[in-house]
Amino acid sequence: MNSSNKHLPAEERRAVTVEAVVELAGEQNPSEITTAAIAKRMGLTQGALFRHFPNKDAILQAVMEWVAERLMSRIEKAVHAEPSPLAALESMFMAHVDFITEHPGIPRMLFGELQRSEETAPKRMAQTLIRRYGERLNRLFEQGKTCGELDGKLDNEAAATLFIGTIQGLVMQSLIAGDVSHMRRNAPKVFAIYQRGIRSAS
Amino acid sequence: MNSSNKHLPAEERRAVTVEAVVELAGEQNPSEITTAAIAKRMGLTQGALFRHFPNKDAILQAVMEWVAERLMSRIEKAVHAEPSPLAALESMFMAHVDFITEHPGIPRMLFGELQRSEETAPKRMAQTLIRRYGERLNRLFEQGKTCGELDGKLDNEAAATLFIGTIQGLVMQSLIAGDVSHMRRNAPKVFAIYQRGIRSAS
DNA sequence: AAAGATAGTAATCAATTACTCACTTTCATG
DNA sequence: CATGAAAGTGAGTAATTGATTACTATCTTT
Repeated sequence: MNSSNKHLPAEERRAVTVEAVVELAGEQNPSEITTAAIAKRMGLTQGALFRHFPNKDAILQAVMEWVAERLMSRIEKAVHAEPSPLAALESMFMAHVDFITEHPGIPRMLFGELQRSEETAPKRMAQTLIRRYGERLNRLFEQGKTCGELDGKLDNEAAATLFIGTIQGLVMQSLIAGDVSHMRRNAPKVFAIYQRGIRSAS
Repeated sequence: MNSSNKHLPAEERRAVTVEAVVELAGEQNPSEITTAAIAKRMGLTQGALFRHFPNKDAILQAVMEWVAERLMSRIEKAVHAEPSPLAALESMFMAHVDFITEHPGIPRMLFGELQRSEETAPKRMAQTLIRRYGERLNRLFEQGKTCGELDGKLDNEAAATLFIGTIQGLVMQSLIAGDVSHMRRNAPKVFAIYQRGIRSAS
């Protein structure tokens, strides 16, 4: 029932391609993913990829769009289910960690794209994703301040940087441990410290 | 007076090579640094590099060793100059940020090495560096607890993960902003939140 | 079922990569 | 100053990369 079909309509084939790249990124260095490797994973010839994408960067761009959509919608859902801003922040954090646990290659690809010196389309996608993420955090911070849950003197930008860095730190630890579940186990403890840093002095 | 000399003894040539790579990593994607680019930066032919290093990975390993030595010695110096564990943590943090500001390519190379799937020599160097870094943090955490500056119930591993992640978050922000000085400006604000998260309730 | 449109194959391309080597230049030392 | 070792040159290699193309297979529509 899966992608075992030989002929697929263009749109489906593009979707399958994106999933293949996300899978591969979880298993190997994202910057070493070749078009040949992608095609092999899909049971396709390398040349066939270029029927559906004009070049390799277009594939990576599609992946980044996929990530932006899925991650932001998950986060929005997590935030929406919580009553208070602080609870929403924790829910958002754990939703992000869950997302990464399911797709360990995502944060590596993101960081890799950000590092590229040329201004490529996938790099721009990565940048805007993180900007949108930061703006969402800002709104929660403001809400938290007005309802008194968060420290009124909290620097929003610094708090956002630390929020994202917290996740990045967990990713690094799991890279060193070579174990993805390491991240989910430690996430609550790490967030507890972060929370202590931003909430109002009770 | 500098590396403008044509003929250099092997040891010096190796040192110059490492510095060239560190420079290049600050200007472009570290995973795209070629041996040709390194040689060009040094005003040397590509073949000459392989007189001093058996292969490319040996060059990268030498770079990681350079990083480990310089970073750890700087941090040790920063810690030593401070009276209390909490002040030492802040000094260590700022020393690390200064180091990265001077060599923006370092954190990118480190993260890039950690991502490699094969167990290469430079990857192992990166792993042990971060482990040593974590152990140093642990000692400071323990000291902080016994002298009452830090929360007695603080989870050391989580606090170390967050410390490293905090720096990684700053690196990401500076990558997006495309501006290294961004990091140094925001570092104190971000550390203030972190400090609030780990210190004992006064 | 015929025919046009869509999707995939397999071979090939030029460019780039890390690495090698026969030869030349430079330097230090007796 | 001569000489041998060390350091650098420059032209190579084989392998890999993203991309192209002539051709074939499959699907859809009338």
